[in-house]
Amino acid sequence: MPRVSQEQAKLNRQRVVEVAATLFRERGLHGVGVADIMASAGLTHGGFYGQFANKEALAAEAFDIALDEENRGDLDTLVANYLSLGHVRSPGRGCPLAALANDVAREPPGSPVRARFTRGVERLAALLSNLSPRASKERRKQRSLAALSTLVGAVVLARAVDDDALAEDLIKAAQASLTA
Amino acid sequence: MPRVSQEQAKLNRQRVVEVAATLFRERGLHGVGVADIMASAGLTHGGFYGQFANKEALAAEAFDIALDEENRGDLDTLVANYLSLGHVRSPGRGCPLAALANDVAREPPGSPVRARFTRGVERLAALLSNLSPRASKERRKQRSLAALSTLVGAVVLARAVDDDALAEDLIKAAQASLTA
DNA sequence: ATTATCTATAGATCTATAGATAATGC
DNA sequence: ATTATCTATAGATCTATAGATAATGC
Repeated sequence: MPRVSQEQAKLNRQRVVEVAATLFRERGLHGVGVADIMASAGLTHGGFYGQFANKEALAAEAFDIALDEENRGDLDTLVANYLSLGHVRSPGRGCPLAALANDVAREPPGSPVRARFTRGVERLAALLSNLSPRASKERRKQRSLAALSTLVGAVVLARAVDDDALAEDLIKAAQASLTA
Repeated sequence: MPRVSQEQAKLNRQRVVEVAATLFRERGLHGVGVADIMASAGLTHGGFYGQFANKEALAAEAFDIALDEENRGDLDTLVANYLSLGHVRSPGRGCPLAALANDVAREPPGSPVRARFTRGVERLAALLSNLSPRASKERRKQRSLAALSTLVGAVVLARAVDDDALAEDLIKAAQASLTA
């Protein structure tokens, strides 16, 4: 019922995107509804369509801000944070590639989130290419893609497993593999 | 309307599980409904609950048969098949770990599919431990878990990416990483 | 007057169940 | 008579839209 200022509306819109970025990563692109997201942002369902074209457009924006949260700090802390039990336990604040890879793979080709996902892979791979600073450009790209696969695979498996010790083993094994 | 023999009913039940194993891997645990699965098996919705307790029980059975299809042949062909564009393009016939990791991670702890997933990780890791036959037992387990993470990560990323060349680069990079 | 938000609802879709139907197998 | 399968439906839930409400900002 209350109408707020344009300034406040912009803040509300931003909060919707942030809440969505968390909920999508936690529950998947189809595991949370627009009404859920709006309620979590303290708004009601109907207001959504004044701010966003549809759920897909929100998902694309949410993916972007989740990705932007990721590349801060240097390479070593990135890898250390990625391969941590904190990251495994908090998908809502973690890497959207690890949280949503299966979901995005089921989206149709050309979908907005697929494009974002692709850029995310390229961006993270570029950051990881400094893991082998002395190799050729070609070789560095290859190494960085393999390293990214190991990072994502370890986190994705550790989250799905029903055994904390095995989850920790997966993380530690990936650490050892990348620092070898 | 037609009632079939017990023998035929058993075959029908098995077909439901096989169809489910494919559809779950393609569309995710919540991306396909019981009615869809039954229709794909040539049966109607209502008949489902005479054969299965509920959708969750079917998912657990489907996960098991998907996993059983996986360990046939030797280690090298397993890895070669895993890291192939055919595997990337056909999740419905591929590894259930790669196809359903995100979905399973969102299931509650103690859920039947989580237990199956955990056994699947252990089983595949055991197969992969022969990648480093000369290392200590401890080290072999560590290597095999890292190798499994690389396999799963590469396939999962290759499927989500919107760029065939990048998908192929991810697969090739993982191959190079594992045969180094 | 404009518009951010809310209420209410249409139209799909999903899991699960109850009861009917009709062929099997004692 | 038993039971595998089908029809029909209850009860949730989800995306999207239409129209009402009320505060902002010209």
